[in-house]
Amino acid sequence: MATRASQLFLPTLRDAPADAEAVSHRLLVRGGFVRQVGAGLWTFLPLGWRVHQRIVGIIREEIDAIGGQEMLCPVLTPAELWERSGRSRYPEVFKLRDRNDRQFVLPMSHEETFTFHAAELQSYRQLPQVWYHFGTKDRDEPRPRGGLLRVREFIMKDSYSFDRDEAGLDESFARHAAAYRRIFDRCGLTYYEVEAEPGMMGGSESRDFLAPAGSGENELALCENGDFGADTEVARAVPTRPDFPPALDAPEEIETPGITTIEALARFLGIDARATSKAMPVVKADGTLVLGLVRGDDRLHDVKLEAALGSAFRPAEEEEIRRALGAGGGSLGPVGATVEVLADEALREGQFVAGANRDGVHLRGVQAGRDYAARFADIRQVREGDRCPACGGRLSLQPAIELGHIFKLGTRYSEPFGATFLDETGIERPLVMGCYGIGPGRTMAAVIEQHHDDRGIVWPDAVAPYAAHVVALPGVEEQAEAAAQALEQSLGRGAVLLDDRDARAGEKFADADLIGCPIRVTVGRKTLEDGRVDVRRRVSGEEERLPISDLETLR
RNA sequence: CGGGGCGUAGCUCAGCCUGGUUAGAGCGCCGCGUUUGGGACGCGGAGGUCGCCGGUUCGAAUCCGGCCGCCCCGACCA
Repeated sequence: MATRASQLFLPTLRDAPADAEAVSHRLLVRGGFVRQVGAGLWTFLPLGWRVHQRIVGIIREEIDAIGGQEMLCPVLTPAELWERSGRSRYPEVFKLRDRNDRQFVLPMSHEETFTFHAAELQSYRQLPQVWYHFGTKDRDEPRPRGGLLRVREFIMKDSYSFDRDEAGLDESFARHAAAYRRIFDRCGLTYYEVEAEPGMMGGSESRDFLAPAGSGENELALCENGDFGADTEVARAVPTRPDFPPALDAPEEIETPGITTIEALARFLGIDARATSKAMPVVKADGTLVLGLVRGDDRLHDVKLEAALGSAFRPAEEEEIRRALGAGGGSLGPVGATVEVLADEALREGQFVAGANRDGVHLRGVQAGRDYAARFADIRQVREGDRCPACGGRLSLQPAIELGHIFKLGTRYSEPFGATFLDETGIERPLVMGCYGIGPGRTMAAVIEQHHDDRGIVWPDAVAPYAAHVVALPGVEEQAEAAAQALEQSLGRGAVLLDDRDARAGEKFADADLIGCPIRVTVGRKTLEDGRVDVRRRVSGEEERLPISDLETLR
């Protein structure tokens, strides 16, 4: 039986809430799919929940297909489990106590709980295992935003693989990656699978699935030739080559009074800013000062620098800088520095202008290796116009949504939880784990970001709330009913929304466009003159007039 | 957590600066009528602790203080 719009809780809005910025946020609210309860807290209304469930269905099929076993872990979790993993100290973990003052957490993902259960695995004969659930996650996000894009509570499909060794993990990881590709393909998404930053999950390798979208929070570097895509937090790119001035046999001092910026320096010397270097003194968590060095036109990338330092850091203060290097910001350089120099790869080759560690003096012709010793690492921010490391093509940057993230955890959790098994030689070994997450709600938002026009959402067939939307114009109730029934035969039970509301045609059309079901069928006096109805495709706008009986076999 | 902005009807907003009838508009909602293929029109109507608490004042949506909530940017972040 078709769903009747007259009885459906489907509060569509003519105006979007004033504070909604992201396209998906605006359309989800306007289309009556979701409503906000608090910052980062959303209720899925009937239509929104249908879409969510369709995405859940796709994920379930694909994870089942790689041998996943669905189960369900509780949300409320004894804090003790999180003490064991050490994650209870993360600030985004919600913590609470019961009446007896026992401590609990609301998990942001379920590694601890799944690993707790994995302790019951005993033999290599049982491996590998892939377990998953659609679990509610809570995160004390510093800043929820963009409707469903970043929220404080959401449902996530998280799966966990348990293998006997690294080779097994590689296999489980690869199978998940393949399943993820099928899932996002089926959802009609354009996405890139890229190396990623493991973040707070811990573990070695991790891969992100990023969907380019106007409202994304990640930044994707893409090659014009389509052979490279990476998150700029880890992307390695080839910077454009500087125009170097003639090489010198040794560094040469130049007076640069009052010049402390790269722009001023390049202008003063009449050289390419790319042929200069700039030094950023930072202090590691243990108090050591390190001189970060990047090319003059580049910017230091925090995440990369932190990874290269192997420690958190803060910018050094003026006083610390003077004490360590003998000059102020703007005149710093690697030559003669007594602290560790961490230089960007771009500075390996060539001669650059650098600060002389004396106020108002620079050195030209400074060459790594010859004039100073440095440790090299990729610590620069990727920029628009950089060259592709694979083919040399031009890179562009665009915002993207993180759809899913998969990690090789190794024994990060199995060891503290004593989740071990016996191998065939009777030796006890820790399980080698992987974890894999997808947020259906965020995926839903990403689909809208990629599939909409100025009238509303254009759902891909696989995730549309209804396959067909029947617009019943006044005076043709019976025929509209017949059309809806015929459509259910071809499109499936429950796949039809029948707009039987007492509303004007324009209003119904506008709502149909907003809600975005793939097929709209209009039944009205005009079409029925010869016993037919109008069938219109949301994507293309193509319309054809067909007899109601033809609807029974509609694609 | 830092910066900025906002909080008045279901939604979008005016009124606040310069305190003073009964707090307004458009959309939406209810009733009646005319309409009826791209958000109609007329008439009638319902709907408000002006975010909360306190202060100033004869009098506060309006001025002052505190708190709460929400949005955006940054920090942070699957």
